[in-house]
Amino acid sequence: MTAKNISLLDNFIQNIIDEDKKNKRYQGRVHTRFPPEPNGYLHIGHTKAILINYGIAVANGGKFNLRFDDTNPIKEEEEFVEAIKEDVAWLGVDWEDRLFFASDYFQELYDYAEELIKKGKAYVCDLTSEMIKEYRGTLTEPGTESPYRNRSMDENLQLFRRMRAGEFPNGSRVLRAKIDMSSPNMNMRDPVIYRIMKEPHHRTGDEWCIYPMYDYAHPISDALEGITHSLCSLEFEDNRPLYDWFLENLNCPEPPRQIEFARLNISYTVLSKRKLRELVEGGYVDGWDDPRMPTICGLRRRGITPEAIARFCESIGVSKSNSIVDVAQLEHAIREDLNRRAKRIMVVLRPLRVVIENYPSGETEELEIENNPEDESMGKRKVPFSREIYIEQDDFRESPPKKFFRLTPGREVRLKGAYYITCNKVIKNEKTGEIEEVRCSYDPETRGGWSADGRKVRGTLHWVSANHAVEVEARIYDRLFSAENPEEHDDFKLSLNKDSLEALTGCVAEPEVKKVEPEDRYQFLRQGYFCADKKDFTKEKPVFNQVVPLRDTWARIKARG
RNA sequence: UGGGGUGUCGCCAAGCGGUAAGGCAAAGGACUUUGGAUCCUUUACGCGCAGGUUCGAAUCCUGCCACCCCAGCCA
Repeated sequence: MTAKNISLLDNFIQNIIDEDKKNKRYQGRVHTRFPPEPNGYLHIGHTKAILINYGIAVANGGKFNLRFDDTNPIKEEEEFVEAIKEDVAWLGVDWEDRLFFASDYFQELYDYAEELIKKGKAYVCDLTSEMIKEYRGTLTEPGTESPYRNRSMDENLQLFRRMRAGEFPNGSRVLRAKIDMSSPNMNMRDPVIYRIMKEPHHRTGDEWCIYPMYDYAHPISDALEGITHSLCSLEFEDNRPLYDWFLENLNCPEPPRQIEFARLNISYTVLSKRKLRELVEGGYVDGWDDPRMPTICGLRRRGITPEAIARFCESIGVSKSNSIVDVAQLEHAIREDLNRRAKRIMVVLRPLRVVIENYPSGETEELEIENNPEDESMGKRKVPFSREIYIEQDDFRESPPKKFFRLTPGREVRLKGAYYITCNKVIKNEKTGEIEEVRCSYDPETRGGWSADGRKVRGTLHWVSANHAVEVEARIYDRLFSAENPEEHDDFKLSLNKDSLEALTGCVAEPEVKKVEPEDRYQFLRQGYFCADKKDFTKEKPVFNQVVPLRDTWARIKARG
């Protein structure tokens, strides 16, 4: 599963495309685009849009463009275009040589505006923004026409050229489409299409002092690139009549068709640029790529693969109903992916010392353990075993609850790939009563974790030889918010989960960990999937991020009591 | 009170007049050198509500109801 073979053949958009192909509309061509505004980082919501656009193009033998919607110089920065390109490429999406910018079309856009003026379809309006707002009317009352609405074509043209020449101050005049001030659709009440902004643009510098609005630039950019199906989110449904209006009035051969679908929401997180920015700027997280962030760079740093993201997007479908997808569905896609591809390694997160009393001290033997039981081709590795080992604190209970299958006094359990051991004694701190060490004996006949007499053991534990242990840090993440839908609260930050990060230092890993490189992913046996941190991991101080824990049936039994 | 949308299992989501797919979650069981994975099994007599058309309706008609979006010189 990669972005390239994502299966998006069964949704309402594909149905529309099938119909268009049957009718030979657009000569059977399919050409989509993803039009981000370079004013922030991409998140998993954008990923859905990217993959739908790209997936639809690929599935139909069509083309896909990446186009930056950079029509507002005061909000946009070059830094973001580079970051967005990197994120989109990382997803496995290939725009080939079709990287565009709305700003590439500033001249054409300007020329089309003159065309509109000449056709009497646009006029220069001198109303202030406050007045324009007043004249627009309300949802239930029609607007009133601007006193400048009926200027002559010549006057409009002169004025517009002077706007372009920089003769007027910011905000003093705008170019408006002449449509219908009494339309029930607010977008059709003579929308502004050009505004004066004496601001340098990240690509065109100070070449322009007037900039087109989205509603005007978008349909034309689509048409200029030969886009056939312009996919966008639901809130643009009311803009579609305007999208069509520009293209109808502008001599466009076969106008692209705008189709809207519901954007992605996921439980226990927020997916809006503004709110994510607030988290970063307020120091609630460690940056845009904090592993708890739903940003693409955050997901990447967390250790989620592009394939898992693609699988997830495929699984949620495409529709027009507003919905919140359960984060468990994302986690499922991640586990499904990593189970297949991640090597297993043993790491004890919260170590408890175990001394195997009948094992010769000073001796070490190497045991062979498979790297991934799901995939024999991933081979085996050697793991050292000796008299003193560490096991997980949770894997020992002095007085075990019901259905506890792990180590407990007098019980025999298996050490993964090693031996059966039986607990003989518990050593506690005299003052605190805390368990400090457990004394066991092993059965030399069970080497490899198997016994010839066929005797059964219920529990299998992961372990690390004390003398060979490598210290590592493991960062355990929980959901960023404790509310299922943080957005429905007055201040979404109030539902931030204070325990979303727990940094575990003093974890111990088997020596295999020395081979790990940043961004490598492993299953820490019996615990979860972990990814070597892209930024903080070093050979000297290995740092891992928990991608997602393994499903934990025992935890559920325990929780149920 | 205007306009545009959406309402099918706890969460997504097919369905396009012929008698409710699938995934996630949940529950039970099998198997297991990860209480992981895998494999079985269970979960909508009903499709927002109320009428109507039809031999037959989630699908067509009428009327309600709920929720989302729109009054930036943002996108």
